[in-house]
This record gives sequence, structure tokens and C-alpha cells, in this order.
Amino acid sequence: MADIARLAGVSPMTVSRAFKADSSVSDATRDAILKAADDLGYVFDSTASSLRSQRTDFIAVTIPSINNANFAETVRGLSEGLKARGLQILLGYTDYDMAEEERLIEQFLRRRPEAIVVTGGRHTPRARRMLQNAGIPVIETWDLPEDPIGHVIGFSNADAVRGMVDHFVARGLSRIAFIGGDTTRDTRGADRRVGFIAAMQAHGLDATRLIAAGIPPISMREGAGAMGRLLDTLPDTQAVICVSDLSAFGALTECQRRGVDVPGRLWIAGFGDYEIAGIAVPALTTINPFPRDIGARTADLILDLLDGRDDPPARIAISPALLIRQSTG
Amino acid sequence: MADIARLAGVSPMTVSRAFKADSSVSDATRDAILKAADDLGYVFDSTASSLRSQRTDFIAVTIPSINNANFAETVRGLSEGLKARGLQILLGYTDYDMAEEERLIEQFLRRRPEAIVVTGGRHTPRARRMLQNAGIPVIETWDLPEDPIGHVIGFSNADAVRGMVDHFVARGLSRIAFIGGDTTRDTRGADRRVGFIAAMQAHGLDATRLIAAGIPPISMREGAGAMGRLLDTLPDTQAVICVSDLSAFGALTECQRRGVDVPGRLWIAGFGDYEIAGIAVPALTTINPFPRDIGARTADLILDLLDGRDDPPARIAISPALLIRQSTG
DNA sequence: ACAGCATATGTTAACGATAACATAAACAGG
DNA sequence: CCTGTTTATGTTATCGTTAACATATGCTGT
Repeated sequence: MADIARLAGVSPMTVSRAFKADSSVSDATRDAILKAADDLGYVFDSTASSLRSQRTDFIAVTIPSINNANFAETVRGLSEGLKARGLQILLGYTDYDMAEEERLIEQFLRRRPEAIVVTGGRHTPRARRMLQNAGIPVIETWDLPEDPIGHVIGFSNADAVRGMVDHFVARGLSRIAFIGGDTTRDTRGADRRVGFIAAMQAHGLDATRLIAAGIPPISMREGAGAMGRLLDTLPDTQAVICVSDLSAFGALTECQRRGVDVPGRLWIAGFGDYEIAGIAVPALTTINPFPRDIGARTADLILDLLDGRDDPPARIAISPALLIRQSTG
Repeated sequence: MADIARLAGVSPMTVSRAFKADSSVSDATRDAILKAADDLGYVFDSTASSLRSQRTDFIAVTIPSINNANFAETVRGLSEGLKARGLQILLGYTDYDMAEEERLIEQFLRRRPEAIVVTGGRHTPRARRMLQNAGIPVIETWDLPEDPIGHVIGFSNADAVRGMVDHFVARGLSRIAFIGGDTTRDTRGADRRVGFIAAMQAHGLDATRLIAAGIPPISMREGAGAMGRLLDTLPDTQAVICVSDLSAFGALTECQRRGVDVPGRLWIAGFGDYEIAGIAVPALTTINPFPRDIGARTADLILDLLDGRDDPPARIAISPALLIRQSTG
């Protein structure tokens, strides 16, 4: 900036001002400065700016996996909402591992983000402590814990699956299975299984048709493998709820390979309303948790908090929608 | 750090050293410092560190879409390879828009990354200029231009599709169609179409069975719509190559809905070897461009360049693999 | 026992921007 | 025409860390 200042015949401070849209610099001066900057091939240094102004314009975001259309949609909603304000997302993925999440949070906080968004309501004790003491807005998503660290925007995974079970029972089914991961690494997946078991028990039904499909996240292939095992061991099963649409689709293909009619002999449902659920033949019954909205509302919340506007509620509930399609009757 | 130094009875410089793994600080001093830091709830400030040391440990990465399993795999490969060195990815997506890419590159360069990775070999003139003058390693991926800005790791999209056409022709087919986007927004998709046309013409075949499926990226649904139009207007088509597995799967579902036998009456092939290609019934013939490898080798290249190790080649070619599956004969 | 070197720590200044305050010039209203 | 205010610009110090250099202490080999 000093070089530009010299070339344009002004002080460095005026150069600094010329780069800010709102500050008071005469048009002639600004033009001269921008021209000089261009001639010199100057590139603004955000690092220095951040240090002095104590504003990085980073929003830290951690998601379990970068390879997941649902989380991707949430990130899209978020970055769309933040872009206008010049806030940049610092994205990291945890691989569904809380220890990795802790490491990531620690790294991110060193970068002094304006706010931090994490996925889920469960974290290591140290991660919780770091978030609590971070002194910036903390938003949890994709879950709806009773006592969020700061704010939470999400839904109860257990309740969502419960609604699906209720629907199946109301339609007269009783022998319902659940395909999910075989650990609690994916806490949202684990919550869905908990919801399944609770709902089945509430109806006085057998809640033990649980197929462990592998280490989360469950792929299409693992869904297919789990369906194979289900058909082999519990052939009288009437319906299967899968932890995600991807595993549900895998399960569906296994039925196709074995000539098992869906929904004629077996119903299949997924979770997430991925594109494949709507276009598969038959189309898959699923639950839409509105991932884009989660991101968009998170962005709004962050802007409100940064501006100190009113006092937003600590818990914002998103209502997932049950989508009944051809795969279930 | 000054507070910690006071509490631990050392100088701030020693505190700074205590946070670096390799620097010479006695064990006793380091313990005292880390304890003091912990007691004070200190969080290291990377911004200040970056400014002074002129090292941000950021690697800027732009991809067309965050919601794409192939690019996600490349990012995974990249971040896996960079993690050990403490390099953090600054990820942004362009929405397949070169103007947006330009904006993103400009923003990213202000953050002073150690290197920048972009997708594709085509950029706006200003983006090119910025990259050329950035003074850091520039790596283009997912393409193989003759004259990369800095380095390139990728493959020729046109050649890959050409190989597939050759295979179909060798199998005796001649009426082959291509389903792709209806603009050149997705330059890789456009290159694939170019490869299709060139290959068909090289065989003396009609290269006009081109179905425009919508604005890239083409979804499963758009693939289905395009297949519908193809079946309506060119019912004697023997095979369809789709710009991606997702559109190919959509096309397959349309055939299923219409009772068109695949591969009996029509062959379908995709691109990308997404998981769905392998598990769909019938499994889809496709091309695997090894997205993970692209990322992993990009990471290796970056480390080599940052360390000034030897002089890596400017162009590194990845050889995509043609995977023949049930959907084509 | 002492030069020579490695190890542990301290001092000073600087990275590149801008917040905070100061000032000169232009402008408005009575 | 003068005071009060707005607009355009300048000056100074600083954000929190670390590079570069300096120094003290301990250790090695002869």
C-alpha cells in the first residue's frame, strides 16, 4: 500500500480507504489509487487486515463428510446467505469422527472465525469446552439437543423416524426392520435407530429386526449387503426403514437382483430425500429434512447474531416432511 | 502470549517457541508454558502468526460444485495428502460459472494461500492473469490443457469418451446418441461432447444424435427427461452415452418406466464411475477418471513444489479406465 | 582447564494493514 | 461574513506473532 500511496501521491491510509466501498474518498483520488494498484499488480492482504481490524470474515463450518448431498446442500444454503456480506466459509469434514471434529475445531478457532457451525449436538468434552469459550456464535445443526452450546437449528432424527414407523403401523404393518450402521459413529444415524426402536416398542411391536450394515456412513453397496442378510434371515419382514436413501436404494437393487417385488412383497423407505429417492423405480418413500433450509436459516441466524439484532431463540426447529412414494404401497 | 510469558516467568519468544514442535525449549519450560496457556484459556492466533511468518498454511481449492461425489473425492485425496503437513484447504465452489470462479480466485489470493488448485483448464482472461502473477504454485485439474498456467494433473475428457465410442463401434453399433448439457458452462461436459462428435465422425458415423438435457450440471431427472425425448424422436438409437453417471442413471430409470429393455433394446453408458453406476440394475458402463488419485497426486505435487524438491513435470496425465458393465451388452 | 560448540533463552523490530484521532478545505445557514 | 458541520485526507500507534540476531549456560574433547 505504501508503494501505491507514493505512486498516487497520497498517504497509505487513503489507499486503505480507497479499497473499502463505503469510506470517504473522492472519486478522482480513488480512481488514481485503483489505477496505481493495478499497475503495480497489487493484491490486497487480508491477513494483515484481519490482524489489525480483528475481523477475519471467516465462518468456520464442520460437516461429517464432504461427499454427501445433504450436507452439501446445507453448506450451499449457508454460503449463499453469507456471500452478500463478504463472509467466507472455512469448511472442514470430520469423517464422522468426534476426535477428528475436536482437532478441526481447535484448528479453526485459531483462525479466529466470526462464528462456527458444527453438525450435530454431540461432541467431545474438550470440543464442547472450546466452543463454549470461543467467544463467538456457535451454531449446532442437523440435531435438536435440549441444551445447545449456543444455538441450534435442526430437527429430532428420532422423532422423524418415529413418524415413519407410525405411518407404517397405521397402514397395518407390524414386522418392520431397520438397516443402519453398526456403531454410533454417525450420531444422527444412531438417533434414527433409537427413534425406530422407541416407536416400535410404543406400538408393542418387535423392535429387534436391526441389521448392522457396516461402519457409517452406509454406502449403497452396504445397504444392498444388509438387505441380502435381511432376506436370508428374516424373510417374513414386511417393511425396511434404512438410515439413508443411499442405503435404501442399495437395498432396493438387491431386491431387484433377487426378484423380490418392492413394494409388492416388501416395502422400503429411506431418509434424506436425496435425488435418487425421487427418481428410482419404484420411487423411494423418505423423509425430507430440508437441508438447504437448515443452511439458509443458519446464515440468517449468524447475520442476526453478528449484527446484535434482537435476541434470536436458542433452538430453531425444522420440521422434516414424510414423503410417501411407490416403494411403500 | 505476553500474559502466558509473565505467568510462566519467561519471555514471549519462549512462549512462541514452546508452541512449535521442533524448536529448542527445555521440557520443564515447555510444560510450564503449556500449563499457563491452558489456565488462561489461551488460543493461538494464526492470523498474527501468518502475517509475521508470511505463511498461512492455506491451500486454496476451487471446484465447480460442492455437491458432486467426484469432486468431493478429489478434495478428499487432496486434504488427506496435505493434512500431515498442517496445510488447510480453503474450499470454494464456482457453480460451473467462470465469472464466479474469477471472483473466488481473487478473494482466495487475498488470503495468501501457499498454492492454488483450480478445476479445469479454461478460465476468464483476468483469472488467468491473476493466477499467473500469484507467485505461488498453480495446479489445474480434471483436464489436460497443452499449456497449463503452472501445472496440471488430469486427463482429456474428449479422449476418454472417444475410447468409449470406439468400443461401441467395435461391438458393431452405429446409431449412438449423446446426452449432455445444452451450454458449454460445464467445460468438461462440453469436452466430452466434442470427443463424442470427433469419434463418431472419425468412424464415418452420424454424430448428430445430441440431446440437450438442460443447464449443466445435468441431474438424474434431466437425464430421464432427455432419454424420454430421445426415445420419442430417435427410437432407433442403439446406444446412449451420457455426460455423467447421474444423468445416465436418470436415463435408465426412464427406460424402466417405459418398459424399454436395457441393454436388450438400448445400451446406456455414463461417465465418472459414481457408486450408483456399479450398483444400479443393470450396472452402468462408465469411465473411471480416478478422482481420488487426482487429488492425491495434486497433494504430492504441491508438497514437492513447496519444498522445492526436484522439478516436477508441468503435465501429469491420469489414464481414465473404461468399465464395461451390464448396461452395454 | 580451556577453546569450541550446542542448547536454551532473551531483545528488538517488523509483517501489512487500519482504528483512532487530528486537521484542512469546502459548504451550509443565519 | 462568520460559526458549525461535513467531507477528504493525514499521522501515529498497534493488532499478536516470530525472524533475526544476541547472549548465557552447559557440555565436549584434548
